[in-house]
Amino acid sequence: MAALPRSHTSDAIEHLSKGYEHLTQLRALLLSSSPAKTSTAPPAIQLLDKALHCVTATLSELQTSSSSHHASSIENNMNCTEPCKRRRIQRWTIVTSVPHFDGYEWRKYGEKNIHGHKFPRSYYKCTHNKEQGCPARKTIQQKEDDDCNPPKYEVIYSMHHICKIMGTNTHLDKKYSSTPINNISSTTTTSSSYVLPTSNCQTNSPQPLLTLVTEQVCPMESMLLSAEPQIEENGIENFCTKTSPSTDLDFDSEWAKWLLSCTKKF
DNA sequence: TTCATTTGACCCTC
DNA sequence: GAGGGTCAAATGAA
Repeated sequence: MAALPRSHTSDAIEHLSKGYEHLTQLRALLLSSSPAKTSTAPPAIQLLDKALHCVTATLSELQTSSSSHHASSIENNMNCTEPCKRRRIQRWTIVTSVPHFDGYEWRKYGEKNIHGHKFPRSYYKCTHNKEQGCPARKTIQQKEDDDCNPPKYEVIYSMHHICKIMGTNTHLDKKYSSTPINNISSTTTTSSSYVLPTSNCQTNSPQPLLTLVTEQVCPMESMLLSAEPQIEENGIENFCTKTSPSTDLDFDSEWAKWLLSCTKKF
């Protein structure tokens, strides 16, 4: 990847990270909304997974390159974190107020107090780690500069999911269905507590189903936002089958253009 | 009884 | 040697 000026790179990382956060939240919403009990993931989820893969690959690349050039200079909330130096595996970091709402199943396997941090760091691995050998992991660290509510969490993801959605949304039903879409609860560091996506540091006013706060409009997001009335009328499954891009090539091409425009802008 | 979480010990990297 | 990451037995909840 061509080198960008440092400040531009950090801006690009920050915007990509926001995009990643919105995509994961959209994925969770789609999963919890989909009534399908099929053996394969809905087309929209498959496309979102591809989009997430593109974004995380870019994020990882940008964070790695920026840290290698100026390891200690980038003090924004997307800098390459300590584990990145320890092991040369693909990692990317986002900061979010909803660290658990990313559409995947996680099992907590550890918690540690980290030197110099007020809050403990929690360690999670994919629930399908054993049966499907999925290597995906993440750590969640509550940030200390909490001058707003809800609190912010730094989430470090490592390795991509290779687990397959087995056509049941049981876990999401259990976890999210008990919480009304507009009911924003307090956030804790345990995986048993979830909050739904909302804009940062804003009031707890009701949010529409597909309200995703963003400054940079991506292809999939604009498509879904414009189609929200259709989704509510016809159901998410009909929307997915009717509006998915016709080919993988089309979708990858759109995402490549979007990512490129993000990078060029900075 | 099963499964997820907690927690302390151990291992690995720097 | 210090500190972060992982393992696995103990514990608790459903």
